[in-house]
Amino acid sequence: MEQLTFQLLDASYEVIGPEARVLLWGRTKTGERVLLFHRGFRPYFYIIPREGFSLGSEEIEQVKLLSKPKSPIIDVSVVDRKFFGRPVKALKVTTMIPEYVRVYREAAAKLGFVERVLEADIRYTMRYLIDNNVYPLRWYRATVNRVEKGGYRVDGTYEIVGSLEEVEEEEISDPLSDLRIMAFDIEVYSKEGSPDPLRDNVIIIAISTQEGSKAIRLDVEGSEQNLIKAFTREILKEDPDIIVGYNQDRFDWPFLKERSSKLGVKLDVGRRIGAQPETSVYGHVSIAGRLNVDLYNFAEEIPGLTLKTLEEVAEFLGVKKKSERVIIPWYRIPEYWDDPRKRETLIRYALDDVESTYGLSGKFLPFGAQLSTTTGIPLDHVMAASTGFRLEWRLIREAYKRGELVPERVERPPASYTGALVLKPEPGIKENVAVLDFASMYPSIMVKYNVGPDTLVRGNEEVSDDEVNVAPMVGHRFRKTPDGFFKGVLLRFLKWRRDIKSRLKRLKPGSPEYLLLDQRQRAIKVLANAMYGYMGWSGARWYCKECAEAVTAWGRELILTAINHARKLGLKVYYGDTDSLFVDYDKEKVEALIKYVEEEMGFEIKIDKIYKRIIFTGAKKRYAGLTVDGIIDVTGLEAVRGDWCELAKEVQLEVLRIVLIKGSTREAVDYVRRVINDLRSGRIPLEKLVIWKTLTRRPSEYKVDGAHVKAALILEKMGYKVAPGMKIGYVIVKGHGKLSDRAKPFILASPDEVDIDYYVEKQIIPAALRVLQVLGVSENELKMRSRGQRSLFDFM
DNA sequence: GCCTGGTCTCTACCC
DNA sequence: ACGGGTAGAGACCAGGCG
Repeated sequence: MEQLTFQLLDASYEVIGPEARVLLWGRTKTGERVLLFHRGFRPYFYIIPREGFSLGSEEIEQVKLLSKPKSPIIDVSVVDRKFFGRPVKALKVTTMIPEYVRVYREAAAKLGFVERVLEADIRYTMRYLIDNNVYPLRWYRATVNRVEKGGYRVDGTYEIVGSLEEVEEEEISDPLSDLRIMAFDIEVYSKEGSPDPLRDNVIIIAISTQEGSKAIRLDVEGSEQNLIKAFTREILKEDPDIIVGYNQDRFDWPFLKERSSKLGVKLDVGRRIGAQPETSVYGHVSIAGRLNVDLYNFAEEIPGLTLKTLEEVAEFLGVKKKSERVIIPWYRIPEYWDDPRKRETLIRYALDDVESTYGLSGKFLPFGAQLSTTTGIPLDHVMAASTGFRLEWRLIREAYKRGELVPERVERPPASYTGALVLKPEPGIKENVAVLDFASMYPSIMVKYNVGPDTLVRGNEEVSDDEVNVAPMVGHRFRKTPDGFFKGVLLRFLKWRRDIKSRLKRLKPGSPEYLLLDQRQRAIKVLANAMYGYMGWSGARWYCKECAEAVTAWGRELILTAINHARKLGLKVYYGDTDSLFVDYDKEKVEALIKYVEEEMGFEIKIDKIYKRIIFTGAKKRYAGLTVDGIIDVTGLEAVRGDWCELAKEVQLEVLRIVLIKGSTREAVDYVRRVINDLRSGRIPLEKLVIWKTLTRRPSEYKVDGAHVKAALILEKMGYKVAPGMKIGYVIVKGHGKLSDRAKPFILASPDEVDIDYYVEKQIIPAALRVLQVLGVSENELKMRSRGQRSLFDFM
């Protein structure tokens, strides 16, 4: 027996003979990669009896009778738990093999005394992690015996024979330090249409590690079999803990898998010998003993960046400048490969891509690691999981700690309810405007009024008025005591975050420890802020429409009360959305308003921003302001939308700059006229005219075919695969008929066929006018030529 | 058959 | 595969007109 200290990287399980054993993949402080087997943890689930049935020996016998020899029911016992806050007696049914939980769940549900079956849908590995309070990427000390088990690519295999305890964080340590990370990216030769693994070759596999990057090439390796074997060798040699890529779950791995099986080579890259990458139902690819992380999942969450290509994201995050690298559009890869003079450029492109990917891992993994250690979901899955599931796994852990049973996942139709309040602003320019924000409005409401599925008074239950908080407008009631599950969880999140923030105060901003803790408090904030939306999500285990509805009702009441008080103070309110108020920046009155909200209403509110000048278009959610720091903030307007061409967005931003900084309408009008003139004279590159729109379904599934759908259909006909989620770039070309029939994928279009009139009338002018009409400028004024551009025709 | 206005569909945004 | 509120463009369609 010995003590082994290790960091948990991933967990999985195997069934050996009659039982399952958990596999904990880890690494030690001295850099060994280890595998710990833990036997004896048994899968189980709960049975809740119908009303009027007590749980006695008869019921237990009925359950025991379901037992099958392959995985017998080894225990049925009566336990005390809570369900939606109420004490319940439940039967805990334990078996041997995880797959049998499903078998017994179905059989048990048919028994007469059974009301419902719970927690049968929590997978075995997660069950183990939850019950043992074990989190990925944290450090543990286990009592183990060294065992000799072949078949795994690790430095040591152990059997856990005693305790397994978390090693408390003495100093703040980076969970990613000394982990080996490898990025990879493949290039495929596809002359016509999208790459097809049955037809097309992999020509380059680029890899990148801390040591640098290299390209494995088909021309050097001689055959594709050798290429893939060389790649496999590289992985086994570097032995990465984390493999990162950009969209590799949907492209690189599936392609390599199919290609390998066609070529008869093994893609044996995991830490279990013979294990190939496996695609799960959600499309995530798992590799035994390694964390395969698709960074595209994280890139998708970046706001303010519409085109999420690797190049754009790397540029945006300062990982690699577009100007300092090679960019080859995917449809020109064959051309670069075939031309011996261009081939090295293609190699450089592949290396630039894989280096960008490696660089992105530095940007995304630290936050991902914190999400993993806070939610308990392994890193590879947490990156791919939606916000709702990230929160839900944390809630499941919280429920376990409180003896609360986890509600089953049931399919319900979505049900909508009234949300937030948005004021309609008057069009016009205002000076010195302060934006006040309620701090964490929805979580605060939930805490203050004890909102949650277990505190909600359902139906016509008799509860006296002073025992409940009653939501305005909708009338839903919530017990004031005791603290509900959601309030408890929120308070825990808030305290957790407060503690981190006070630790942060003692650290040097910018130091590794600071950045680490900052990521952790961000991860917790994400969870806290997701609680409201989670309650309104019909797929949630703890779904509670009334709760969500009550929260928004209280929110509307809050902002209305604040507006009324502002007006009472003589403070002009220009605009407001959900939890924000745009008011005249009269220091004393603003301070009085803040004091009122905090002291009389009991909510925190703060000045978020001050605009020197702000322009409201008259529409909700569409305005732009110049902050006191000289920054132009654009909200909702075309300039920040991804579905307008670059030129239109650029024009609008420049118009805003001229109007807000220089205050000159005249100059802005002249500027727009000049751009229109440039466009008509062919001085604008085609790329600035491309319109990008996301395909949200397969082209055939649309009721109404928009331009991007028609463009996608053209691509499809040419053999390109188009799939939901893809952005389609198109331009409008000259011709007759519906606009959508004049959409052409930009990769097929040439500058001379572009319909300039469309861009003038439907892109540049509307974008510019959105701002300028506020200042009284008409469409015709924009269409007139500016001074110095008039020709004889203007006078005729 | 063509024009017009109202409605529906679609996308992307805000908070 | 977390919520509702919103703007705006273009497709679609019914009804009026001649």
